[in-house]
Amino acid sequence: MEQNTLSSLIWLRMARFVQRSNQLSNEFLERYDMTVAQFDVLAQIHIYEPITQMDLAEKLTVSSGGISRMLTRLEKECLIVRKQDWKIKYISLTDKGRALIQDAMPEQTNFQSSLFDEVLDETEKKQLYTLMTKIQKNSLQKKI
Amino acid sequence: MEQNTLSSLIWLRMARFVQRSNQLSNEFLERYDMTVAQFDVLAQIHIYEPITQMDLAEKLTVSSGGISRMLTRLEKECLIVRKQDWKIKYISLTDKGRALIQDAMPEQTNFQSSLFDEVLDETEKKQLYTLMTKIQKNSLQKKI
DNA sequence: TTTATTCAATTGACTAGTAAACTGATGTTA
DNA sequence: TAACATCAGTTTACTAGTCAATTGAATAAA
Repeated sequence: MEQNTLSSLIWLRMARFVQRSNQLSNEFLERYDMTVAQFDVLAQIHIYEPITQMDLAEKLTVSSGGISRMLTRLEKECLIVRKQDWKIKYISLTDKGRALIQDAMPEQTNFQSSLFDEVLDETEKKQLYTLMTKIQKNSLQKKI
Repeated sequence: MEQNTLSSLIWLRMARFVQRSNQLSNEFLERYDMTVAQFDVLAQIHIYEPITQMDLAEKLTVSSGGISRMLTRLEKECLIVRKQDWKIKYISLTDKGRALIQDAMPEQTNFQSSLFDEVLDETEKKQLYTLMTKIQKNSLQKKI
């Protein structure tokens, strides 16, 4: 018992950090009347629009059911539109959605960055980015 | 726009990695008829029992409402007990809960570790642990 | 031309979290 | 002793995700 390998300690710290940073982001984004999940979706659409629901789900590491629900919410608030072409729906931002994300993006990016900038120097951040790239890529191709 | 600072790229990779690793853990833990959230709670109780709900919530970075629900579920499945003393409830594992977590722990820890062990060497893991410790500590004391 | 197949998207039933309002024992004060 | 304050825990109403079953448009086959 007490299998406190270095790896499992890293896992725990990372899981708690992400959870905590999502709580903080949600609190921060209240001023834009948005959650961090909604911000994340709008930001991806902003980069890749027009994009299919399937592709969006994959970029967000979310199921097709999950993306469907989320887009229904965002559509109801007139932040995005779904245009059906053949049997695929293409997602784009509305003017309102584009204005919102362009407004929120710099501040939210700043906030996210502060979580790292406050405690890491430039070299450490490069190190961390390299390490994260390796483990994230590995996790995407891993199967049970 | 396109504020792709190094820090915000790290944030994105970390968020996606944690999400993906939770999906994989849930799939893995199906064999024990458990979710990764339940595993996490049982593992913390195993280390700290007897522990109050408040303390448990803090260790798991979860709200008091969240821990209340989760413990109700685990109690219904006879994995934990709550003993009221004064106005505080102390949580402990039942024999069934202890058996389950002791059974699942080595395999789950192994699985978690493989996410890092497969792509990082010992030095890189030490680096990553040091960096994660810094940023997690910072996130816990950060306020909006 | 009708039937079957495919596959993106949706829906139903679930877990897991949040904030905010409420409950209920235990102390404190008038 | 009766009213009030405190504070852990619970509950309500919500967001956000999962899997599995279903829907529906387009294409292929009989």
